[in-house]
Amino acid sequence: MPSQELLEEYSQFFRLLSEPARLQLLCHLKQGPTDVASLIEATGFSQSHISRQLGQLQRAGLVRCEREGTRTIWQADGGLVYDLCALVQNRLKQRLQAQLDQLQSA
Amino acid sequence: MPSQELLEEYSQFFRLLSEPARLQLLCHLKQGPTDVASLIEATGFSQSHISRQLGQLQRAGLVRCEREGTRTIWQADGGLVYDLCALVQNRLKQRLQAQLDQLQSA
DNA sequence: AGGCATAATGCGTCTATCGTCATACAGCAT
DNA sequence: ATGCTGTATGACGATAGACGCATTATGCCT
Repeated sequence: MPSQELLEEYSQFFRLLSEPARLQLLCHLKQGPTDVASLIEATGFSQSHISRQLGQLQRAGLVRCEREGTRTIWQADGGLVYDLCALVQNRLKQRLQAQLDQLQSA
Repeated sequence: MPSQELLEEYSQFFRLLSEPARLQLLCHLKQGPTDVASLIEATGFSQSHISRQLGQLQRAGLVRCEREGTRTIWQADGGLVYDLCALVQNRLKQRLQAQLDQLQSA
């Protein structure tokens, strides 16, 4: 039985991934290092919003950035998120397949 | 690049795990099938709260229940959550270890 | 049927977080 | 120094969701 604090840590981490906006940013960054202007362009979010979300992801160690003059280039840090998403995707597929099978046999 | 809808699905799933209360329930259920009274006893949450959280988990297919008269016995359905938690735990360990190393070398 | 257990749901409150606007900050030009 | 560009942050309204209380529904008993 994990401690209360550990559960808190887990939940905080999962909370980071519970926002489509952040997942979307992570997906874009998976393509390679990107500057903020491109992220704004790609997502349609406001500059301040993106800055905040990237800040959260950075504090969690999921992304990191390097300054290039006034620009900031962001990139994903580690592939854990994609592994997690892959697992969840598998689950989704299984569930949908199961529903499908049930319809077939009915 | 995953579609908007898929990202939405992912985030909804992760949101389920973003609440310590639900993780706690899942952990208790991992020990084996349990009735609601025990969950109330173990967590201190109100009956209505537990009922709602279990409902959410059930709709996501993470738990299932069987009626025994008026009682309801709940159990975890699949080990995905524990796999996910294990991955996150690994990550936590690595991050802490890295911080430790940095302190050592300083 | 009525009474007694347990589980589910309507409703209200409260807190947290999203997302925007406006503003402040940092670094590069001339 | 003064613009100019790009980024971070304070303030705020809006919304979502946790959590409890009170109530209702459901199933067992005699």
